[in-house]
Amino acid sequence: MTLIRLPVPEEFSFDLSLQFLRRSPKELLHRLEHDKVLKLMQVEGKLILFTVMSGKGSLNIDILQGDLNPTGREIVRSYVREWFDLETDLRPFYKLARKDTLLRDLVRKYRGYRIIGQLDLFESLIWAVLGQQINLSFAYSLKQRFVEQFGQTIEHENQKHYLFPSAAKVSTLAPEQLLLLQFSRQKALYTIGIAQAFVEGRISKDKLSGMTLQEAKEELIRIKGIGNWTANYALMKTFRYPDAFPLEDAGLHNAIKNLMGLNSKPDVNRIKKIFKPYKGWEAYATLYLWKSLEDFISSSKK
DNA sequence: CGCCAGGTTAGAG
DNA sequence: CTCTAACATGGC
Repeated sequence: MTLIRLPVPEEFSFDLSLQFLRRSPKELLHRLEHDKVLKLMQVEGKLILFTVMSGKGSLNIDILQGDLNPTGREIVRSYVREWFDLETDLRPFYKLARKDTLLRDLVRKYRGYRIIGQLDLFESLIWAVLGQQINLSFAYSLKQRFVEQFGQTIEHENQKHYLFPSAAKVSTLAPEQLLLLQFSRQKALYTIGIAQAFVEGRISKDKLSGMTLQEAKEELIRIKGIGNWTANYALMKTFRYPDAFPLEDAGLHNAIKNLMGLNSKPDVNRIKKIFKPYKGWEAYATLYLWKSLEDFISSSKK
């Protein structure tokens, strides 16, 4: 049994992180148990199953299955640190938000909420494509079938744990195999095309790392199926650019509409104006605006 | 003939 | 450069 401790910043909420990870019961890429999360990942070619739970001023990682040498342990440690966004100092953002009526209450209510990463670029792009133009619930259904059908699995204590399907595997699929899962033809072609772009080395996380936001965005948008929204989403969740955010996102528009009591969705110029004070922190402003959607749904149901 | 969803593309104007 | 139809189906 291997235990790794990871110190956490003051402005960090493990509960809010778990809440996010609990968002859909159809999620197969991690499993939630009481107050901890189990995740399967590939480390130096080996499958490693670990848990993350909260400790005193730390996150504690426990390796449940798989052998790790010191290098491997370090890979898992930095993976979790990045996954839970422990590197970011949120204080400058909170300082800005306290001056803004739109976000003031939200950052107080959800203090310590951070961007849960999607560190695998391939996964991030495919997930964004699946979510294009459909409701989240259906997007999760598509993802569930996709992962069940094409992802690698292991069994641990009678439960299955899944890896996201590899680009190599997906690149060999015929569109019809995805149509069976209720992908639209368009989504099926995008999915396979993106996988082929990875296999052929036209795109990779390494290749984009170190680029400026603008450069990386342009690289991503070259790939069919990836537009501005998807590129920004990936740059936000995978590369953690704090200033990347999907300006045209429908959820974001609804959040602003609700919070400001507008009759219709805000236009692009209004959104740009709203984000102006958050230069360099747009991703976090977006995160908290998305979070506000839950409040609105639950209050409108009452 | 119900409208909108965490959009993107190709093609027209 | 901007605008629009087509895409496919679930959720409310």
